[in-house]
Amino acid sequence: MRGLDRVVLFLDLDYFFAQVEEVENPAYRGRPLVVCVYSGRDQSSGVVSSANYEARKYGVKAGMPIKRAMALLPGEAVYLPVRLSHYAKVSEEVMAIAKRYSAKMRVESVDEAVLDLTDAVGGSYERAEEYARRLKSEILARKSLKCSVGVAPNRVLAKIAADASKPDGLKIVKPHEVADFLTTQPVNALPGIGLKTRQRLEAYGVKTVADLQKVEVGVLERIFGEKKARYVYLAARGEFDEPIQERGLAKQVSKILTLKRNTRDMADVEAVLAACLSEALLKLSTLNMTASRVGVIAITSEIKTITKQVEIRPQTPYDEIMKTLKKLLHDVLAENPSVMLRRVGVRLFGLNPIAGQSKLTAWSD
DNA sequence: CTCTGCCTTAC
DNA sequence: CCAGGTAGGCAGAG
Repeated sequence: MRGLDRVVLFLDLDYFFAQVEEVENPAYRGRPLVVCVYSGRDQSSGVVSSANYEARKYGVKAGMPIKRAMALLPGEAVYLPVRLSHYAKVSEEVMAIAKRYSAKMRVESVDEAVLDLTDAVGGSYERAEEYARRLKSEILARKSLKCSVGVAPNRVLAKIAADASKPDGLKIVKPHEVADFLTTQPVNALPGIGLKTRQRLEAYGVKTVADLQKVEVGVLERIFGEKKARYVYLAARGEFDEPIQERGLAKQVSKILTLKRNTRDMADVEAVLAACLSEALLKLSTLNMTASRVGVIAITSEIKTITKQVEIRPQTPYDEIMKTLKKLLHDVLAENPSVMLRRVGVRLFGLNPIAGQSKLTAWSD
């Protein structure tokens, strides 16, 4: 089989936010622990961001309303507010450890990274397994954090392997094992296939990756459109491959907040919108970037998203952007006369670096 | 090309 | 009844 000559490692930190809290507060260990995003509407409004395995045993998972988690969990459960910037710091420390295993690394998110080990291990899966074990034990020794690692011929396969090995797992899928490994997976094991896509495929009787392999490209294109069809077609065969490159610069920055109560009164919303803009501009300046577009995000009482955006001059002063945002939100309300707003936010697009500090790295293969 | 909405990723 | 915050990619309409 062609295209299976690389060695890619996918690193995934287990139940990351909740695990960080466990590690830093040993008294919590062994108890159900839930990291929450409180929305501030009342004492317990908001959603679960991360839950440890003790909490998951009771059916608690990310995205669930906190109130439901509280109904499911026994009295000794621990509820903590999310500390995003702290997890980001811990994440950076872990990523710095991982980076030493290969310079060809991409940080996928706060708790995931993918490394191309091909050169580092000379294409050997035996050596790659040794690397993976060492990485896991180094992260455990230095940060007390458990993680799951997948090693396979490309990023997609390595991620599926890591997912399949959770928690505290290690799964190696060698080139000759790819076909068997893939066919037994459900379609939603493929990254990029979530709830909606899984349901659409199920309507065609497609449940497993083996089923998916039998669907013709033309049919996939009708279901998904061109780009995604191509991805799905290749991923289902273990053949979707792309070089591991460092993340580029941010393309957008946003800040959304939940309103105290549902409303369509501009006076209620202005202060929140202003706070969102301040935060978003602060992030922008931290990144040393300018924005050429600004938009409002409105989330209705029915949890439907409505957005509106417009072009601005880079470096447009705060007051002027604020005026623009108010107009945009006013238009949203005028065009949707029956909606009540639940959350509002600000998004800055068209980002460009201010100085000549192009931190883009590429590898000449 | 611009604009908007949808989907995904789960933490 | 309950539903946070974030970034990126893409499709489709105009």
